[in-house]
Amino acid sequence: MSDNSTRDQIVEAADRLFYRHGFEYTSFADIAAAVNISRGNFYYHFKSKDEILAAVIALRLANTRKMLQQWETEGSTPEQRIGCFIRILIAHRADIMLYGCPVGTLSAELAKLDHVAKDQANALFTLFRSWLREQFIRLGRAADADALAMHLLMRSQGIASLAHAFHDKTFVKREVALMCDWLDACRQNAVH
Amino acid sequence: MSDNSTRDQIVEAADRLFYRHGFEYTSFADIAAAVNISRGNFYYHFKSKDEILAAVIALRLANTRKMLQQWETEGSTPEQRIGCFIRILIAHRADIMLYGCPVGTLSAELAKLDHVAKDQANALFTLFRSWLREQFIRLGRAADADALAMHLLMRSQGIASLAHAFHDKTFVKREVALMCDWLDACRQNAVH
DNA sequence: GTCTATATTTTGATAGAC
DNA sequence: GTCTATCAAAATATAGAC
Repeated sequence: MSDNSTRDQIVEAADRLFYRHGFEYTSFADIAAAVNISRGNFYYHFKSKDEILAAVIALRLANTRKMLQQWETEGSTPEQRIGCFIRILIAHRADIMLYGCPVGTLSAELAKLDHVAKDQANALFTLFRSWLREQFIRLGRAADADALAMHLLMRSQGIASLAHAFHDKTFVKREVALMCDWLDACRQNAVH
Repeated sequence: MSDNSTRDQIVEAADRLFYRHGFEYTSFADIAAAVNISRGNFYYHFKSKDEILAAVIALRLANTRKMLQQWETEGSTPEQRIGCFIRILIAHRADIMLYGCPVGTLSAELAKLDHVAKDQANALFTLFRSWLREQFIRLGRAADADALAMHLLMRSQGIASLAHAFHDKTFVKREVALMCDWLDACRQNAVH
């Protein structure tokens, strides 16, 4: 998925630029300049801007699936695995304060553009949602697992949104601690 | 602030279009078409796109201040006034599911564009934050009033973000109910 | 105040040489 | 596979008539 072919370099540069500056604002010239190729060469690899967006989303989906699989092996209990999800807010806090959540900001932008790829972008949300739901089922909260998954997603989106607006590291740490408390209360209410 | 002058019609149309389709994607032609004036006439009222963005943000700030003042008279207790804030998610849920939160989506977009008006857009967030903080102080939670205000803002942003992505009315209602429960617990822990 | 016409730049996209 | 040259359309913005 990420050798050094020109095509992959384009996708990775577009991924970074779409995250940092948004899809609409990023031009072919910007991407071409980042990869150090001509705009003409660009069209050998991708026929349109929509095509490269599709490739970027596919890359993000693949990377997310890989990350979720890694969390499955990292954590031996559901709460440990959910803890991995919560901690990405800490691990990526520098980027989140600068550019927001890559999932949420792309989803919001494509929805406003009414872009054909908006459902693909939302599939990223669904990936996390399904994975979290599965963890809550294993935690003994089968009855409301999806609601709990959505609650956790909601909090991570809210934290990313305000961290982006206010650039407040302390706020992120405090809210992450509250999420951990909430998860702990979830576990204690579980049906075993 | 909103008579029927052409200038005000432009600002109101731009406000609506920036919310629905984003600032970057909305062109002068779009705004001019919405108001039924020529693009040339447009420049009599505003010298640049940045100037109309500033006017739109100023309008939103003024409208928000008015709304907050109205909540002050509507609710006789701090929890009732905070309840007004929570209920905007219900009152505006149709628009939120289609276009997201007008504060959060504009703030995120301008931050990505690194636009000169991004601080002005964030002032909208600060307006809510300061008002909510004041309510929590009056509720007897002076020690952590700002943290509670940020927590409430965080949840409303998260709810709007996922409501926008999943278009789920039930989710919004459920999370609003949870916010009300949380507020109730806040009140019971208050120092009177 | 509003219009038409136009300038300028940038965008996404193509053609064809190497 | 990569380049240069170029196109057509759309964007912001200006000039000047009415």
